[in-house]
Amino acid sequence: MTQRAWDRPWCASFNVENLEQKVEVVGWIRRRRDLGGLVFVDLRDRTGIVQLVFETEMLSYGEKLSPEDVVRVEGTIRRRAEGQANPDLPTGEIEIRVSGCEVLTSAETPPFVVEDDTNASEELRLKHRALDLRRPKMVSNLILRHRVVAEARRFFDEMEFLEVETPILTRSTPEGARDFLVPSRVHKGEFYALPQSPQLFKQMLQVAGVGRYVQIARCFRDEDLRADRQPEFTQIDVEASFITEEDIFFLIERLFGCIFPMVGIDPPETFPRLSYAECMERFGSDRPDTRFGLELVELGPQCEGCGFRVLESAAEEGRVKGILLPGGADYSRKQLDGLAEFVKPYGAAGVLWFKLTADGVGSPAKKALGEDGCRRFLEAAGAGEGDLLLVVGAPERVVFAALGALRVHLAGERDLIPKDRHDFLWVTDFPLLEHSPDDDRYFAMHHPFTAPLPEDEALMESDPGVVRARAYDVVMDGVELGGGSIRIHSAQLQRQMFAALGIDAAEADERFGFLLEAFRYGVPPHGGIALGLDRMIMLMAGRDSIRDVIAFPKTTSASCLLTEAPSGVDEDQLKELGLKV
RNA sequence: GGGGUCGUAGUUCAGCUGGUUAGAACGCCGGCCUGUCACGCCGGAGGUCGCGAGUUCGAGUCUCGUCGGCCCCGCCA
Repeated sequence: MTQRAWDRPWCASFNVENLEQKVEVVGWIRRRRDLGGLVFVDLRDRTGIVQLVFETEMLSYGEKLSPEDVVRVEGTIRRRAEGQANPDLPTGEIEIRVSGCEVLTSAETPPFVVEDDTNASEELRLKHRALDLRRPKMVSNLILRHRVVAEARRFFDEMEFLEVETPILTRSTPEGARDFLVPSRVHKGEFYALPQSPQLFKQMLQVAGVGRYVQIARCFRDEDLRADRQPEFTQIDVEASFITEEDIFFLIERLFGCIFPMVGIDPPETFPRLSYAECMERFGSDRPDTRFGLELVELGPQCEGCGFRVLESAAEEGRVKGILLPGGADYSRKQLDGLAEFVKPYGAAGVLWFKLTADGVGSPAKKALGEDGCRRFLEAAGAGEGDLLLVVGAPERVVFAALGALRVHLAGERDLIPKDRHDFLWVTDFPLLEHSPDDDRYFAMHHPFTAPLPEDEALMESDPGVVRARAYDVVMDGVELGGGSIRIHSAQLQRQMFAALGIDAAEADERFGFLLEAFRYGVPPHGGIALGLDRMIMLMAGRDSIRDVIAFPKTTSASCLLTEAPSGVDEDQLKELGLKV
C-alpha cells in the first residue's frame, strides 16, 4: 500500500491501465446510490471523482456514508460491468471495489449540494466558501489561476525580469483612489496606507538599476465595488528601463501568447492599435469591444438647420451621434422606451429613434423633420429597410458614455457577439490630463509620472488639455486588462507636469519627495504596465464576475461573509493606537 | 452618495385584486430494492414569510424604516 501521502493517487487519476491494482484513496463523499444489496458512492477530491462499490461484507460501510464525509478507502480497480461505463467521467470505465473503509470525519448535511449545477445563491456560497470551492468549476478556476501565475513567472524569468516584493505598509499618496489606512501604534496619530499599486517603488527599482522588474502584486483601493472590481486585487506589475512603448507591446503580446492558449485562445502575434480619440469616436469607449459592429455614426452635419430645435442645439453645443441597428425596426415602442431609460444614467435625456420600413420612415421626430428630413439621418447612417437608427445628442462625454454603453447593451440583447471570437488591442495616445469641472483643475489621467508625447510637449503650458500621453491600455473583448505608460525621467518635464496639475514644489516634495530625490542621482528612461490578473482569469474562465476567480472575495458592500470582516475591535486595541471611534 | 432588484422550509422558488390549515421541487430522516451514476419506489419530519414599526376586522401580500445579497451610475491616478 501507499508509503507516503505524496505518492497516493488522486481520485481522478485512475483508468483502465490500473485494472487489478490495489489502491488507497482519500476524499469527500459526493453522492451515494444505495441499491439495497449494492451501494455506489462517488468519491471526490480536487481532481474529480471516482466510483466506489460497496458489496457483500462491505455493504454496511457504504450504507452509512453521507455527502461530504471524509473517508479513506482501500480497494481494487476493476472494469465496470458490460455496458455500465459512464462516458461523462474520465474515470467512467473503472470503479474501485472497496475492501476497507475508514470514515476520517463525518459531515453534517451541507447547506447546499456541492456540485457544479448547484442552485445556491452567491451569498450562501460565500458564507460557506470551503464547500463552494469544492465544486469542480471553482476548483478549475483556482487551478487555472495557479497555472497562469506559474507561467507568467516562468515567462518573466526567461525574459530576465527580477521579481521584487514591495511594501504593503506604505505611505498615503493621494491623487488617485481612496487609500486604505492602517494606524501606527508607534507613531500615534499617523497612518500607513496600503498600496493602490507599487507604482513609486517599481520606479525606484529602475533608479536602483534592477532594469527589469515584475511582481505578482496585491493592490488595495477603497472604492465602491462592482462585478469586476474588488477592494483588494492582484496585478502582474511590470516595469523596465531603457525601453519604449514598442518594447512593452512586444513583451505583453509574447506573454499573452504563452498564457491564453491554456484555455484555447490564440491571440494574434501583434495586437491592433487604436488611438484613444479613434476609440471614442467609433465605439464611445476607451476599452472597445471590437468583436461586433454597431459603430457610432456622426450625425452632426445632418442636424445643422434641420428644423428640429433639440437636435440643432445639441449639435451646436455638444455632439450628435447614433448607432444603426440592422434589422432593428422590429423594436416595439416599449423596447424603445426601455432603451431611452437605459441611457439615462449616463446623463442623456433619452434616445431619438428612426425606423426605416416598407411603409416609410417612423420616428417621433417626423413631425419636426418631415419624411425627407428623417431620411437624411437614415441615409447618413447607411440605413436599409428594416433598420433602426438610435440617436443621442448631448455634451460629448455624455454622447460617448451613453452610446458606448448602449452599443454593448444592444449587442448583448441581439446576441451579436460571436462566442468563439476574442479580440485583443492596444489603446494608445490617451490624453495626459483630464479637466475636472468641479475642482477647475487638471488631474493626471494615468498618473503624474506619465510622459507626454514628445510632439505635444510644447503644449504643456499653453494648452495642457490636448496633450497626449505615452500611455497605453491593453483591451480584450471590451475589458481593460491592463495599462501603463512610459514615465517622465527629466526633472524639467516633471516640473512642467506638476505645474499643469497645480502641484507646487513644496507639495510635490512632500508627496513624492523620495522618488524625486532618487531621480536626481541617475534615473534611466523607463516605463511599464500593470495587468489585472483577476480580470484576466475571469475572461479566461469565461466568468462574468471576478469573485468566481478569487478564493475569498468580498461582497459589493466590501464585507467578507466568511469572516464577517470588517469588524469592531476591543477598546484596548483602539487605546494602544491612540484612536477613538 | 444615488438608482434598480431580490429577501418565504436546509436549498431554489411559487404564493393572483389583503382572507381561514403558506405550497412545489431538490435535500434530510425512516422503509424497500444487486449495476446505479440527477438510481427508483413508499412513507415522514421540516416555516418567527430578513428585522422593526404602521394601515386594516384581518398583512407573506399594502406603507414607512432598517439590515443583507446582486446589478448599475458616481467613484475607481
